[in-house]
Amino acid sequence: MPRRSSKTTRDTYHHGDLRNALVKAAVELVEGSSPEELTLREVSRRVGVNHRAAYRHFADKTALLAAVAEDGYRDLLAAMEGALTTLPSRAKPAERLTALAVAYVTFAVDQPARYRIMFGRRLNEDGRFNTLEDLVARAYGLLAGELRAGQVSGHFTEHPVRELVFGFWSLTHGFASLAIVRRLKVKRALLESWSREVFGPFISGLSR
Amino acid sequence: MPRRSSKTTRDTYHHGDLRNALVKAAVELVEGSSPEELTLREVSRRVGVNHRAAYRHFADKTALLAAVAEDGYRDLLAAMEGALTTLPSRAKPAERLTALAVAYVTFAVDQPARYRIMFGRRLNEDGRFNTLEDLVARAYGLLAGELRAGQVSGHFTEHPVRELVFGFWSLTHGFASLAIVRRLKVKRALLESWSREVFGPFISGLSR
DNA sequence: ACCTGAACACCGTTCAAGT
DNA sequence: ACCTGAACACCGTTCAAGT
Repeated sequence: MPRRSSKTTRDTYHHGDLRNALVKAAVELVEGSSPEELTLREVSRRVGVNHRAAYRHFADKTALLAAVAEDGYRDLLAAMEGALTTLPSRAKPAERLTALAVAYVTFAVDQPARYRIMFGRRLNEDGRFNTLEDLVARAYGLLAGELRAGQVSGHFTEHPVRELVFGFWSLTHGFASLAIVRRLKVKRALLESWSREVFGPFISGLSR
Repeated sequence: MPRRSSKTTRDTYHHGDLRNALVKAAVELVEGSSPEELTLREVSRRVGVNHRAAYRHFADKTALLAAVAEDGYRDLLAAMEGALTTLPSRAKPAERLTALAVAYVTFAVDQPARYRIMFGRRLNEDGRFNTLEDLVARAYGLLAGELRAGQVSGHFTEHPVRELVFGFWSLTHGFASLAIVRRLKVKRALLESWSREVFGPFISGLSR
């Protein structure tokens, strides 16, 4: 017999989809504040469950962080792919790369706490959470493909693609994380135009 | 009358230089592990003092972190200045910039925990710790001076210096922090040669 | 002036028990 | 199978007291 709980949407003794509910609550909690505020106990409280119940789905706090990060990588990847699809088909390689860079930093600046969880700490030190690595590999592949295409069409320099990806990623990640900690003081409304300006000279270093 | 303590170098009831001792212990603690392991209580324990004594010198934990960060900014600045002085006087602007970039990422990779404290979180949110900002401003000035000099001598493009500094800093900070969390898997022995390769095409984007 | 000790409200994590 | 409650060893921070 289902019974009503006053605090949550839970109708039964068993939650049903506790894992997803916890991740969702964690993301909401963290975006309302900061990664430091994310605790297993607070997340459980929000879902309306004893904090011990979370251990059914996450071996420890790091596992919850990894789940939040995974969720973030998925969204970041979608944002990057989305940025490419809205471009006119005759967009040059440098324009496509710039669009990717802008999508990247926009994602990061709009969800700074999530971004910090994704990149602030080594989460997969002991090799659990391999879906995390798969998603990163997909993002890497996306960038590598763009750079390779630019080389094939004769627009980009013949440097090893791996190094170009590293440089491009360093540039966007650096900009994003410096903006998040406000070492780079970028007004949100100017983020797109300004990041274009900043990336411009560096990306043009890839052209020949 | 001074009395001997078995656990520390302390000879008197009053420590003498507790503040510095705490910062030093914090730096050692953190480099032996990670920023997460840094607690006010553990640092106090290492210095041989009640954890409450630390509050005489630091209003809260963030103040201790800020002191560690400040110490780090000083060393980073020294490393960057040092890198320039060892260059031959006829080194071109791009070479000088590359030397700065290499010194920067070397510092970060060699003391990852300290670097994470310096750049992982907003420490000066409420405007205490303004020496922190002064040190950052000095590093900024160093970079801006180099870039401006390169423009004056006709080596670098005429982009606004501010944007060039942002791009350069994004590149080095991005590389450093991705290397620290092992998203970029750089072997320490190859750090210098590899970072040169990665930065090369991007820095050449500044030349004309 | 500087340091200590007890207390409070939090953590993450473990163990034994409930439904 | 899944969830709870009490307990443990930690935190940061506050208050009242010691030297």
